[in-house]
Formats: sequence, C-alpha cells, structure tokens
Amino acid sequence: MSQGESGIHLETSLGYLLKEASSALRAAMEEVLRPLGMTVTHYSCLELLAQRPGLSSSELARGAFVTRQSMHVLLQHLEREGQVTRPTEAPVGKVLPARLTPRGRRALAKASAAVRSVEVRMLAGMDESEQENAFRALQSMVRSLRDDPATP
Amino acid sequence: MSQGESGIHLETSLGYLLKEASSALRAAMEEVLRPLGMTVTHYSCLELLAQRPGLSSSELARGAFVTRQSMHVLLQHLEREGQVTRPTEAPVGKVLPARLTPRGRRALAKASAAVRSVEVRMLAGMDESEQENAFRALQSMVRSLRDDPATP
DNA sequence: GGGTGTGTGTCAGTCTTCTGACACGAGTGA
DNA sequence: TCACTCGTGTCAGAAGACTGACACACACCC
Repeated sequence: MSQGESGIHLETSLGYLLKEASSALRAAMEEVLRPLGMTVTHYSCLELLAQRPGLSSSELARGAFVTRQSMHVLLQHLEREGQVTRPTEAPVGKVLPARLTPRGRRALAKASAAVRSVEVRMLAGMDESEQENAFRALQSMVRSLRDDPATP
Repeated sequence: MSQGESGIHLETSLGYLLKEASSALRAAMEEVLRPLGMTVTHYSCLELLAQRPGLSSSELARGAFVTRQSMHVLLQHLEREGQVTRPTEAPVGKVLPARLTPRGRRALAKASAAVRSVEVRMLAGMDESEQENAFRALQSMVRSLRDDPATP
C-alpha cells in the first residue's frame, strides 16, 4: 500500500516530532515487554525501584509520569504478585517506602535487557556527540516547559 | 545504583528523557487546551484535518498516534458537535473522508494559537541550529525504531 | 500553641484508550 | 476468474489512567 510518502505535514513542528518519537519508543517498548507480561508503566516502576530503593508511591508516580492514584493501584497489583514489598505501617509520617523483592528483581532483569536493546536500536546511526546534543536539547525543552508555569 | 551493562541508567537515558520531555509537553498542552474545552487528541485531529482535508478516520488515528478505534469515537463526538463532517456513504470503498466545518475551523484557530505559544515556550533558549540538530536527532530515532521491525 | 500549606495514602467514579473481533471493499497475483 | 491479502469502519468488552475527594502527617511561621 502507499502509506509511505503520504506522511503528515506537521513536519516543521518540533513538538509534533517529539510526540512522534515518544510514541514510536513507547510502541517499541510495549512490543518487547508484552511477551514478558509487562506494561511500560510496570517496567518503569520496577526500574525506578531498582535504582532508588525506598521510593514512595507518589515519588514513583512522578518518576513514571502517571498520577499517584494510578501508581497506587499498580503497586497493589505488584504487591499481590510478590514483586514489590511495602511495610504495613509507615516508619515516618504516612510514606510507605517500596522495595523490590528477589522476584521483582528477576522480572526486571529480563525487562531491562529488552528495553536496553530498544534504546540501542533507537540510537543506532547517531554518534556520541549527536546523542549528547540531543540530550541537552531535550533537557532544555523540559526546563523551559517547567520553569514557565503557564501563560501569564 | 548497582545496575549492570545491560540495564538502563535513568539519569543518562535518552529514552527516559524523551518520555519526560513528551510528558512535559503534553501537560503544557493540556493546560492551555483545557480552558478551550479541548483535549490534545481532539486538537491533533482538527489540526490534521486543517492541513490535509479529506483524511480518513484511520489516517487521522495514525497522525494523532492513537488507534483507529479511539479516533472513531472522537470523530463521532466531533460530528455531533458540528466541528467535523463526513459523508454518510463512502465515495469509494469504505473510506469516509472527514472535513472541518466552519465551526471546527473556529475552534481550531484558538487552540492552534495556544499550542503554538507552548511550542515557542518550549523552544526558548535554543537557537536555530540547536533546534535543527534536535529535529534531525529525533527524526533519526523515529526512523531507527520504525525500520527495524523488532529484535530478531 | 495554633493556623496554614504541602505532601501523602487511599477510596470512588468516570473517562479515555486499548484489545479483540467481524464484515466489507479494493488491489494483487496465480 | 478467484483466492488472498491489506486497509478500513464499526461494535463490544476490558484495562489503564484520570479527576475528585477525604483524612492524616509533617514543616513552617505568626
């Protein structure tokens, strides 16, 4: 079919392209995570916990770019599956620090390798300095969007 | 942070940063579109139709990065609201080409200005060549992710 | 002390989007 | 001509995420 060149003509918009890239990345991640019975948010949660043990549900939510309510139900699910543990009582305040179980770590290991392969594929064709420039550009965009709260 | 070579380092991961940037952009767009009673997908649909009148539901879905089922329900809603029209019978095959109504065009005008201001804000602090480099980098990522179907 | 503000965990309902499935039209190649 | 494939429109159910709301804990400042 002739789907090739009939691309959309928002081709000058960096915002649109950013969305396109993010969408392609997400799709690629879903593709490799699905055989492992894992969603992107699920994986993100585990990865965050591996690198920063003891994160709270709300902190995990921010790190995975979902609401804390969504992360809450995900954590309940992961606790039932035995991939994550949380104390029944808060050590301090109301914050319940979450941690990976050995089972969670094993699940993460496979997923992390799969995701890594996707990222490597995505970066194919870009040399070191190009990647560095892209990194700085994206950081700049995030900063600009966050710093300016809204239209005054 | 005791992650092996096969893992992902969130701090330095371009993939994670890409998701972060996309999330920030989406949040900023939602913020300015909400007062107009419009969602991001809603806006995307209108913008696509303005630039390429006669697009089918499936083509719109691809352009807005949602499934054709999602676009289908959105289009039904937009038709009821009188922002979009589609013929009751397909001129050829089963494809129903969609078009903006004057009302849709008016709604888009406001939204488009708002979204443009967000994009301008996002690009603040980047000069012409930096934007160009970022554009090429994102294009490269999209191409790499699409061309390689999956991990063999 | 007491008020205020921020951050958190949690429950409930709603909404959007997705997955799965079906039938139909058009093009392709044997 | 006829299977075969691809893209499409559409319906139905399920899953995921969101908004709204409440109570509680901590930190700050008057």
